[in-house]
Amino acid sequence: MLEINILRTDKQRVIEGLTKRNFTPERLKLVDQIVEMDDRRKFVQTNLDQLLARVNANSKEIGSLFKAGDKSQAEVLRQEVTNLKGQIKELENEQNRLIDDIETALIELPNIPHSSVRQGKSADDNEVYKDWSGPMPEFEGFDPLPHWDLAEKYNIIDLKLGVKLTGSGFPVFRGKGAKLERALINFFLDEAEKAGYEEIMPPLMVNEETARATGQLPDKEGQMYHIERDKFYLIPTAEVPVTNILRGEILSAADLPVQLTGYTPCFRREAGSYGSDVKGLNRVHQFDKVEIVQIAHPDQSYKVLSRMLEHVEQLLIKLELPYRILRLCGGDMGFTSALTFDFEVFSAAQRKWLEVSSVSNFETFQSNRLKLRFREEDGKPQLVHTLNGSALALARIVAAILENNQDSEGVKIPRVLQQFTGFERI
RNA sequence: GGAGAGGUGCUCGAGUGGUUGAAGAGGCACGCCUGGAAAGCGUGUAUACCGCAAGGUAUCGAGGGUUCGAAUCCCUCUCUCUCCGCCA
Repeated sequence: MLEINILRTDKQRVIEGLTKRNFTPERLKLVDQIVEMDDRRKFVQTNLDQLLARVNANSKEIGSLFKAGDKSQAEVLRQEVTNLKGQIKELENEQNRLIDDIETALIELPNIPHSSVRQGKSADDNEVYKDWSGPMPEFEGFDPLPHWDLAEKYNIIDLKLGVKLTGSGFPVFRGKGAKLERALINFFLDEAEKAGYEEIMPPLMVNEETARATGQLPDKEGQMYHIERDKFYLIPTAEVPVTNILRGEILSAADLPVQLTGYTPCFRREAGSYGSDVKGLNRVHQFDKVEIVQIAHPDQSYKVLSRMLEHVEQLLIKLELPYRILRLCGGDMGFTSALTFDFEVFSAAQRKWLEVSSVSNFETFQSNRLKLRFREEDGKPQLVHTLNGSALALARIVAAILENNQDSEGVKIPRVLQQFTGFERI
C-alpha cells in the first residue's frame, strides 16, 4: 500500500507513475479523491480530539469535586459531558468511515514505478536488459525432445501420477528426478548462505493477517489455495511467511540489511490458462522455489537490488543455462513492485524463454502494510525498503536442464550439481 | 476432542473505577565516579494521528457495552499456555 503522504508531497511523480501503469484519466481522479477524504479526516479528528479533551478535563474535575463534596457543581459538569456524547459518537463514526474509505481507495493504487521503468501494455513491451550472447545448445543427429517426453522416457517426473494423486499440475518427481530436484534446492540454499543469507524454513500455510501484510490479500485471493475450516492460506511463495517474520518491528539502522532465504514448495491456483504454455512443468500448481529476501535501508535498496541480480545471474551461469534479463514495463510489472527484473532461461526443445526468477524492489509499498520500520541513531522510525527474488524457481529450471543437456543416451547433469546429485547423467 | 489458566511497555511483573502511558525490577543509552573496569549514584528509555506551535487525542490481545470517568466492571471474538485424550 502506498504511503498516503506521497500523494500530497509527490503528486506529480504519482500521476506519472500511474500513467506508466496505464491508468486512465478517469482512474487518476482517485488520487485527488483520496487526498480530499484525508483532508476531511484530519478536520474531523481535530474536532473530535477537542471534544474528547473536554470530556477528559471534566471527568478529572468531577473526581476532585466529589472528593471535595461539591455534588451540585459535579452534576453540572456531568451533564455537559452527557450532552457532548452524541456529537462525539457522530464524529467517531465519520472518522471510522473515512479511514475505511481511504484505505479501500488506497489499496486500489499500485506501487509507483521506478524512473527507469517504461510505459507499456504487456509482456511484449518489456525491455531486454541483458541478452544472451553465448552459444545456444546444439543437437547433432537428432531432434531434442521437450522435457515432458524426457520425463517420461527416463521415468523421472510423472505428471499422470500426479493427476491420480491430486490433479493436474501436481507433478511427481521420482528416482533421479527427485534427486535432481533435491540437489537444486541444496545448491541454491548453499549459494544463498555463502552470499550472507540466513536460511529460514517457514510454515507453508499462513493466516489471513500474514497474507494481507505482503499484499496477497485482498488483490490476489483467487491465486491462493484456501483452507476454509482453519482460515489458512497455502503460500504462493516463501516471500509471504519470510517477509512477515519482521512484521511490526522497528529495527536499528545497524541491523540493515537483513538477508533471509528460504526453500518452500509454492502453491498456485493459476486459473484460466491453457495451451502449450501450461504443458509439462511450464506452469504447475505446486513447485519448489528458493527465495531470497532483503530488508534494506532506503538509500541502499537499489544497490541491494543489483547485488541480488548478480546473485541470480551467477546461479544461471553456474548451471550453464542460456539466460536473459528483462526489465519489466509498467504494464507487466506486479502490483506491489517499483522495479522488477525477470530472468528467463532458454529451453531448447520448446525453443522458448521460460521465466525462472523475478527480482523486485518494493520500496516502502510492502513495509507500509507490514509496519516494518527502522530507526537511525536518535532519529524517528521510518519505513524500510523490502526486496525479494526467486533464486530460483525449480520446475522450469529442471525443464531447461533436461531439454538443453539431453543427448541421444540421456541427460547430462550440470557440473556444479554433480556433487549434490551424486550422479553425472540421467 | 474434553477441562482449566491467562494475554499489561524492550523483558519480567504490579495494578479491580478517578492526575496510571501505566508502580517496581531488569535491560539498554547517556552522565558522574575510576588509572581503567566492576560496583554505586543520577538522568533518560513506546507508537500512531491531529496541530505552525504550545499542546491535544488514542493505544494495557481485538471489537462492542456500562459510567462523568475503565488496564480495572459486563458481553462477543481471538490467541497463548497447562492437564487429559489422540498422534508423526
